Amino acid sequence: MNSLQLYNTLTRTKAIFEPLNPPFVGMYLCGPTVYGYAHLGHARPAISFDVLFRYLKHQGYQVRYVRNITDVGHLADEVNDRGEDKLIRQAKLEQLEPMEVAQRFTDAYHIDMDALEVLRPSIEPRATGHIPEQIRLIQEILANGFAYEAHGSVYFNVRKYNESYPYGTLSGRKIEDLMEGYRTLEGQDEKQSPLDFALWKKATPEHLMQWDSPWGRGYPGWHIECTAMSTRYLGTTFDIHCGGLDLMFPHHEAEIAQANAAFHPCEGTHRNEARTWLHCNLITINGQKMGKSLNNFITLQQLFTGNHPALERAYAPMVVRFFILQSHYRSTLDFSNDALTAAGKAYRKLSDLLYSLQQLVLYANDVEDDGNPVWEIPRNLEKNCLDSINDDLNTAKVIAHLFGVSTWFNTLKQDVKLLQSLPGQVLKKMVNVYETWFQEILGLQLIEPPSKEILAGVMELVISFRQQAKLAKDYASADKIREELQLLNITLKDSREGTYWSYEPKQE
RNA sequence: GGUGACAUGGCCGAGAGGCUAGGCACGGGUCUGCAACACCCUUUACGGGGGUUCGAAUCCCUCUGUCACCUCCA
Repeated sequence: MNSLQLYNTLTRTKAIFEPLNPPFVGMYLCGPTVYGYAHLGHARPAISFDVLFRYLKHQGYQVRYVRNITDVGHLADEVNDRGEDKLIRQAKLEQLEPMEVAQRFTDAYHIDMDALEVLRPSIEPRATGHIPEQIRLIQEILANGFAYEAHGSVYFNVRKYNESYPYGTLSGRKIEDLMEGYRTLEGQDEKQSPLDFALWKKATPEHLMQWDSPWGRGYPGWHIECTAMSTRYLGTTFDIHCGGLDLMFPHHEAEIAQANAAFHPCEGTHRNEARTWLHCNLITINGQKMGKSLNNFITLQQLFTGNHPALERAYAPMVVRFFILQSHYRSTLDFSNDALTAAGKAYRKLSDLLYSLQQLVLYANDVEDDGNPVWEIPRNLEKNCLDSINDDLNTAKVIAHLFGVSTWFNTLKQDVKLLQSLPGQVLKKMVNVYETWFQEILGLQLIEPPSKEILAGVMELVISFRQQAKLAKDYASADKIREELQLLNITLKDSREGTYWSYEPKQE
């Protein structure tokens, strides 16, 4: 497979990816609503589409990757809760400004994503920073006749829209089917139809976040922000829109409707906002979706620290990343301690493999391609990885290919003669291919070198061995330890209370 | 009720008409002062029942089970 194929939710088929304006690629991912800490579920789209971002860049595209921050909360519970905003609810609970809540969880999100080696997007727009854009978009939709105003709120007219464009193409829904589901609901007096959704909501005086608009003071609806921000930075039709499966309906469906109604009102053919729509599946826990509303989620911080009753131990961020990449993004992925532990061991194996390769290549000879069939190994690895990622981002298969060379290499490592007989450039090629796929594209990093805590533990151990030598009157060994450490700029200081150590780099 | 998925060996998970995916775990062995690592061997699966085919885990029908969406959710 020579070129990237992606499964487009719109067409339900895989198709070769062709950018609208090569070498430029625009991609958008619906980012987090920042009213709580990110959980394992948030990691999935961030990581899956991070790999896409990395791969597109690797292929030489100039990618503008927009991932928004939703800091005007969506409505918490429209029917029962008088439409209280999630962020506002959280702010009231904690006696904070809504923006304080948003800031705190945005920062936390960044910390978690950085730990997972998720690259920062090209643009990370905030919904509250794009209120004028959202208002303008609503005005367009109103002017084109696809929305109506009611008591200071504005609603999208789904039935009207459906006369010009098929509504529900992304999620495979028909308006009649949807109506059946709504029959039981009541209230919603302002809406002409229960299918309609708010573009702008009138704010009550107590509402903490509100803005002036042509329709009075209020706040934007639940779907308009993404249409406003994606089209602002990527154009009215762009390449790739991604998100979690649970956003497909109604969020993405609404986005498409809004974009068509605002930008392509007379065309009859709908542009769908983005040409390719990608959806990653959900992470389940005991076969059930992990979600805030179900209250069965595990935050990333809990995962990293092991501080959760469902966790048998802590899992490093790279283990979490590896765990997610070991399945295909469109499959459900079931969380369990066993699965995470297995992923951790597998990740360590690959990490060790790359580390040894990097060490060994330092001693490689300069023999170039000499027709030795061993050259096929790195070449095949590269080709296989490429074929797999091109097949709708099959990272699971890429990982399998990386494992494919482990036996060959580990055997080689233990056989000096065989190693010396090898053209050295093969190893260099191997390192190059491995680094490209493991680090650059999958975004997996090597297991971290020893930290400060480890050094402290090791020093304690060394000092205790020296103490034993002194007690045994083996002063030669004791002095040797002190002298050798001094060569590493570590000074041992004996005192009545015990031995201390300090590190002082020598001034050259 | 409507819509859409999915069921793969002890576990996790790719694959999608013929060719061992892979990882983890288990058992046996080599190496090793012990351990770890590594290597070798072993274990061969596609929910049930029909059908299409020379051949099906892969296509079709059917049954069973699980899940998701239809309301905020990554």
